[in-house]
Amino acid sequence: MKRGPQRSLEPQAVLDAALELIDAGGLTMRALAARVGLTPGALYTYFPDRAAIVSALADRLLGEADLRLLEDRDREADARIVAYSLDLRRVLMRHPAAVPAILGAAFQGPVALRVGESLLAALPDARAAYAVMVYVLGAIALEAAEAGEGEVPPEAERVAARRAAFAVDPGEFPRTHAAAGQIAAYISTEQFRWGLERVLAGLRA
Amino acid sequence: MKRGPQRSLEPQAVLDAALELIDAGGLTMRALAARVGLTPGALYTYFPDRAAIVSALADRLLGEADLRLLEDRDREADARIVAYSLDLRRVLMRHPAAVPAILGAAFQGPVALRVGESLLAALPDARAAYAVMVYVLGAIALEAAEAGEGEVPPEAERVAARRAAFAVDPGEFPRTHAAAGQIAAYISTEQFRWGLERVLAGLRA
DNA sequence: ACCTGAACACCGTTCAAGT
DNA sequence: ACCTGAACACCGTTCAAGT
Repeated sequence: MKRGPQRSLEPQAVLDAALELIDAGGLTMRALAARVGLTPGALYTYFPDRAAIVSALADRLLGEADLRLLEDRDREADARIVAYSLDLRRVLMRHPAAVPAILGAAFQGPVALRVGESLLAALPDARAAYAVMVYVLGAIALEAAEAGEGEVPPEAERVAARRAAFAVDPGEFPRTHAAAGQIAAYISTEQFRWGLERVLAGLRA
Repeated sequence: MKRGPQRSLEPQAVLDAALELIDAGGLTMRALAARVGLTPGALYTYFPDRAAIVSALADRLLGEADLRLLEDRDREADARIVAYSLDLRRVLMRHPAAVPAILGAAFQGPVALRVGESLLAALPDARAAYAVMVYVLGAIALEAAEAGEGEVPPEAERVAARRAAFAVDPGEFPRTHAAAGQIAAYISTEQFRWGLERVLAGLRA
């Protein structure tokens, strides 16, 4: 048996609290310490700095999407890519305030490598695989920016709110005005899937 | 003639200084005030808060890309979209540290509306136009995250650095290992253009 | 209206000292 | 090794008072 002082928490418990705080709109070292019952300085025995916490959080969220959807050998490659991307979007849109931090962390953790390897199995042209990553992460980033922090309302509600808020001068922006209904639906699952399928079709051609 | 007290600076001068600070890696109200020769509190007569400065900066940077490239009637629509997107990428990659803030500001300013209207003229299907926006902004966001802050080195140098830094276990990640050379080139202009052309092809099909 | 000086309520990080 | 208490060097924003 080991002796001596022990951590009062697992690093995972610190990350749990960090995710709750980032969702609520303010991840600070002081708030995080208070949440887990420590002094701010004590956090630095768990993680070297705040950026390391954000990186660990990014990898953990990425790991919550179901990778088996991408690896399922019984389905066609593009269908697997679409299914996994939809699941990743579902996971990340539960934590919109964390998305910018995740984009910044640049997906370099251990889980990200596994996802990349599986994506290359489904789409062996590395350039094409990157284009898919760009579309998927770009779409999620734009939606997350729109959602802001806190609880994300149901999709239908968000689209309706966009429709109501979207009013431009028909004289100056005729096409934008005419397309307002479609523009409100940009953040819908249907638009995400349609765009991804079109992107994949272009890359396979 | 108007009388009374006058602003000692134009709001544009404040934004100039703000852009320099964000490029250098730290836009703070205090640093900004010092740069323009004011007290921090005085900035609040120019902009209501820090977020308003970032939004104004986003719209201003968007305005630096040459919209005529998108509107030029003598060229084919897709060629115009590619030319404008390349110019936008060039402008934003001069200020990589500003890109996350710009994504967050969600492109809602007056210039963004004009760009959207012109994009719809070139690509009337609003869903397709949004998919193009997603690809272009997503690609720029991922490249900017990689570049970090400060001066961005020439592209060839950045690709070489990525190639040197990129080493994964060939046993665990065979496809990633085999594609390392291509993965290093993800941030190249050629990859950006190739991906955009494939995306456009898929959307037109 | 514009600006200063000063304050309020915060930050991330470090570090001597304790166990 | 883990943690506290206290400090250091910062933040964004507000506001009475001056011009």
